[in-house]
Amino acid sequence: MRRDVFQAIADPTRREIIHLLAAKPLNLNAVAENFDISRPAVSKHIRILTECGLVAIRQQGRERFCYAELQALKQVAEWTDQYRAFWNKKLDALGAFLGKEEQASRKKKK
Amino acid sequence: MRRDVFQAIADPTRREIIHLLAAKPLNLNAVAENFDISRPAVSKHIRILTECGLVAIRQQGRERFCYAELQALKQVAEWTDQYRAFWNKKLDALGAFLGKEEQASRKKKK
DNA sequence: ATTTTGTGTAACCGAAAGGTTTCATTTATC
DNA sequence: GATAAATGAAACCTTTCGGTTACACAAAAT
Repeated sequence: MRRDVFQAIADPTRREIIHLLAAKPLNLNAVAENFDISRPAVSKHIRILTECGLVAIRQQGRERFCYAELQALKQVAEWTDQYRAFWNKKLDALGAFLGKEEQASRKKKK
Repeated sequence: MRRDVFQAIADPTRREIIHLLAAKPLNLNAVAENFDISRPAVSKHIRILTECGLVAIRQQGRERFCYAELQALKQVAEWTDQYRAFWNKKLDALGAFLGKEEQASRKKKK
C-alpha cells in the first residue's frame, strides 16, 4: 500500500470528498449521499483519505463525523511550487537545451 | 483512460522523471538510466506524461528528446491553493463544527 | 423489546496500472 | 552494406483500484 497524499488526491471522487468536508464535517452517510456510488465505496475512499492524514474521524454515538485535516496538502503545494517558474515565466526548457546541445556535439570528447 | 494531471503526478517514478527533465531535456535512454525499471516501462511513463501535457518530445534523428512543459501543474497548484488556509492557520474545522452541532441539536426542528 | 439507522467488513469482480520480455523499425556508424 | 543504437509496440502477467452485494452489529428511536 503506497498511500501517500499524491496518490490520495489522484482520484476525482476523493477530491470531491475533500471539497465537501472542507466546507463542513459530515458523517459517512451524508458524504455518500453526494455521490452515485455505494456507501461502502465512499467508506473506502474515506479510509484512504484518513490513512494519509487528509481526513480525520470523530466518533459520536453510532455516527462518525469526518472532517478535513488538510495540512498534508502542503507537501503537494511545495512540490508543485518548485516548478512554478515553468508556468509563470513560460520558461523554455527546450530552447535552453538546444543551445547547450550544439556546444556539446562540438566538443564530443566523450 | 482518465489521464489527468493529478493522476499523472500520483506515481513517484513520474514525479522523478519530471524532476530530471525540469533540470534538462534528455532522450529516452538517458531518462531510463536513472531508474531500475526497464526502458519500455520508462517509455510508458513518459507517454502518460506527454498525454497530459507535462512533457513534450522533440524527435532528432533516431533520438527523442523529452523536455518538461509544466504549465499543467498550475491546475494542481490552484487546487491545493484553495485549501491553503487549512495548513497556514491550522484552521480547526472540527472545532467550528462542534459549536454548530450543539446549536443544531438544540433546535432539532428537522 | 423491536425496529431502524449508521457503519464496518468480507468476498468477489472487472478494469487499469506498472512491469517484463520479445520483436520490428528507423537511423547512425564502421 | 552490415551492425549497432534508440525506440515503439505488442503480448502477457500480477497487483491494485474502484465498485458491488451481502451480512453483522452496536446505538437510537419507537
